[in-house]
Amino acid sequence: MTEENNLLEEMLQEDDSLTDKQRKILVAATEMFAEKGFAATSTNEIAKKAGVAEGTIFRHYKTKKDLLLSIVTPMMVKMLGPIIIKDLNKVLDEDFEHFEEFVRAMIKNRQEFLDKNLKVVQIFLQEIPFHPELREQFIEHIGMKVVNRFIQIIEHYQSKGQIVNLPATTVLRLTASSIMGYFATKYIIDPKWNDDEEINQMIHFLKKGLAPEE
Amino acid sequence: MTEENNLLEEMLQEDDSLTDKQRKILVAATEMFAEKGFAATSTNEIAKKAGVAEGTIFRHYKTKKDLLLSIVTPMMVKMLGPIIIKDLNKVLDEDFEHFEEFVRAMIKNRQEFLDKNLKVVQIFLQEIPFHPELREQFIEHIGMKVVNRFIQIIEHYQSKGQIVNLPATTVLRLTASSIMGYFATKYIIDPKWNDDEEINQMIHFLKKGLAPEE
Amino acid sequence: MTEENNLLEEMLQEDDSLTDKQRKILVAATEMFAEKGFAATSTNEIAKKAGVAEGTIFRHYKTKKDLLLSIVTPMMVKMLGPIIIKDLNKVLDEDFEHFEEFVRAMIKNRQEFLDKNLKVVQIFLQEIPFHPELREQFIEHIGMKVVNRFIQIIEHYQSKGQIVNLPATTVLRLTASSIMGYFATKYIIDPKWNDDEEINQMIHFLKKGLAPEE
Amino acid sequence: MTEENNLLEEMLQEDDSLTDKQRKILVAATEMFAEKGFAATSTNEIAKKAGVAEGTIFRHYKTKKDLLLSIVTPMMVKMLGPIIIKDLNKVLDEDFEHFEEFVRAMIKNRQEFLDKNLKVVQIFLQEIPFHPELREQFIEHIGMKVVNRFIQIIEHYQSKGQIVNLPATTVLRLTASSIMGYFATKYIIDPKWNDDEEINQMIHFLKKGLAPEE
DNA sequence: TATGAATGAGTATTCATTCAT
DNA sequence: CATGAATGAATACTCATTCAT
Repeated sequence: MTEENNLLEEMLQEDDSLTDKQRKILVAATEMFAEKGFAATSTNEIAKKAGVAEGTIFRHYKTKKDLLLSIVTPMMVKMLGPIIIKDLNKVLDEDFEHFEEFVRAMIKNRQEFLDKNLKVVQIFLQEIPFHPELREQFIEHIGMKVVNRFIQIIEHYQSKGQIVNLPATTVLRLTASSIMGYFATKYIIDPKWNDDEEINQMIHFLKKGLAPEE
Repeated sequence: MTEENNLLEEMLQEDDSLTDKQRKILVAATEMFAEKGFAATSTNEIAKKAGVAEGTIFRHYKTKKDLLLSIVTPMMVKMLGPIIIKDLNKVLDEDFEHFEEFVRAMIKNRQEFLDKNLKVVQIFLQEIPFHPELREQFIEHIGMKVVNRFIQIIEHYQSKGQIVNLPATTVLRLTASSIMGYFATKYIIDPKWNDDEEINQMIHFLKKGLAPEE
Repeated sequence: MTEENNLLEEMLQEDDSLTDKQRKILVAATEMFAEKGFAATSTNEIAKKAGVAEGTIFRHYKTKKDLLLSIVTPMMVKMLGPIIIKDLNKVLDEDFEHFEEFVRAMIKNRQEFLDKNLKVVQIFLQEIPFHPELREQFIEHIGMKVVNRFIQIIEHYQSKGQIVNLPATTVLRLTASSIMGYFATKYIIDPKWNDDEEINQMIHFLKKGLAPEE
Repeated sequence: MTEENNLLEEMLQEDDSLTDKQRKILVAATEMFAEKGFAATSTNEIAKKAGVAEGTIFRHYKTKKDLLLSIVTPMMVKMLGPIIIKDLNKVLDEDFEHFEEFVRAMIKNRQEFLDKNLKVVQIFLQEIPFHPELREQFIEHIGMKVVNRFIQIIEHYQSKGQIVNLPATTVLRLTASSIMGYFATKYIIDPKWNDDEEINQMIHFLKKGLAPEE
């Protein structure tokens, strides 16, 4: 577990304003929320697992929901950087001459992200149906911005004649579905399974499916 | 709401062993579980919404979880019929000469299923991470059987030279990802939105992406 | 179990006003009350064990406590007969010339009674601390009458110079303690254990302990 | 009530780890369990009587049964000391030259114990039929050890030729029955009644009844 | 900062009892 | 006579949160 949540760990170590107990609380809560869900996890359990008094949790997080947000929000903020700034610039700087290469890079990048943050992503996906704040936060921090960047990128490759001239949102959806479908299968069946051949076939499939019409 | 859960309604009306109160309980519980999640819904709320004494719930369903399963299990059982028996036979009877037509039929069929059972499907997806029984039930009732039928169908079209000769599971994954990606976008953005053009593009994309290699 | 509660069985068969279901209820209730206690036994359990609808219990017994009394009261009534009428007369008719013989007969008689009615006696002893009615019933039906008869008997043997001239209540207490202590040990350790030698020693002990002072 | 449960009071005051509220809970529970029985006493009632929130009970005692054991177990542990260590040594140190004196001391000692712990003893006797744990605890803490000590003592007096050469267990049973029969009568009729004459007669009866055969 | 005792509202579940069929 | 669905009060127990230390 420790090796997985590197981003959480990172956040915990970087942030000097956090007490030791606070760190323990966040780690314990992440583990439990991922496993049993937010509603089914009691603050008592978290306190026990963190080796901390129950009151200590509420000294740092006004409510249980606060604790949830303290875990999930930083993840969303940190998701932005890599995607938007680094990757987009790379593309525009012609690091990726072909759409194909860009897709491959995206897969690798998201793969790494998932490997490091599986639990927090899991919590996010499990809880989003029940917490409007999460949805709003997601839309605010990620939603539009990211979609817009991707659209720019797709239009970039379309203008180079590398991919079909469908609406960029459609292309985005088709591409994202394939990638996320791959991740879903992978993490449901076996998170450690890593089939390069499968990725190659997916990219080939996307390339063919999205090839410009003659 | 009433118009949506036709399968549930059907089940409620067909089953003579159900009391009137029991029907009301199932309807109320479905609504609440979908909205707030299983763990965050109290039996008290359900009883109130159903216009029933709290004790009445427990006369019919030994535990709250029992109630959940009574809602979700029939859905899974009833999902089998349409998919496996009808559709498979149609394919083999050459009702669908081309893979393309089969995919289109599948989309329509699942679309109708979703339209009718949105809430129960929603409950199922939301709760599956927290209830191993649900997963097991799903695997037992649907999992392997359905996958195997689809593989047969895919191999059928492969042998006719209509689609590329990748492993059938890979083809299945790519196709399913696209379709589910479409549904996901649709139901997140607006369940009533129905873009035939979008579907056409998806099918075209699949056709191109899965075309046999020359 | 059936062989034990002969008195209950007898009552069940003799009483024509009882329905079959009623008989089943009484048997089931006796079993459960003896095992788990009155307060910890639910009418639901009794109904299930009796193979009867829960409502049926309340058709015959207005309340759960009514059911308890229906089991315990007849036992008390039937306890009277043997002790008072038969045994007392036997003594006065000089059937038992010596106190010793009378004690031996009493032990045998109570032994048989216990063997036949263990469960109902058990219920009675377990519940008497919590139900004033039981106590009152006991005092009314048994208490004074029985004590008085025994006192007469004791005075009879005292007047014959067979036993010491202590107050009759004291003699009664000492004798009864020994007998009940024997039964208690026996039923706690092993109800089937039957040690004639032990009984002989007890009677010898009583004889010596209660011998007239020289 | 306060004056009676001295052993409980003692325990409550000695144990610094107990909260004030905890003490109140134990006192209230003891009172109610003795009066109405364990199963018929609700935690709600206990909380009210103790002037405490219901939740407070469960912070200290995981279950209602836990609370019962917390009351009864210390009594059993504390019963050991007086009986085994003190009394046995006294006998062997010839403090009691005659069996008669030993019996008299035992009666006095148990009398005091009962006077101080009537309620807890009452709870114990009332609940033992329904809680196997109580029985096991009793056997483990008291049962064999105490019986064995008594047997040693009895054999000690037998070897001095003071009492009859019956099996020690038989002598023990006869003696204990008489003493317990006395206590039972006393506490049923009037716990404050204290008849020295009655005790004298009982001891005399035991002496005669257990005198060595000539 | 951290504790952990205390709380009262809330939880799922059980109960004895009623009543229409 | 018998049923079993229905009830609402009660049950043991849990919860997130507060607060004095």
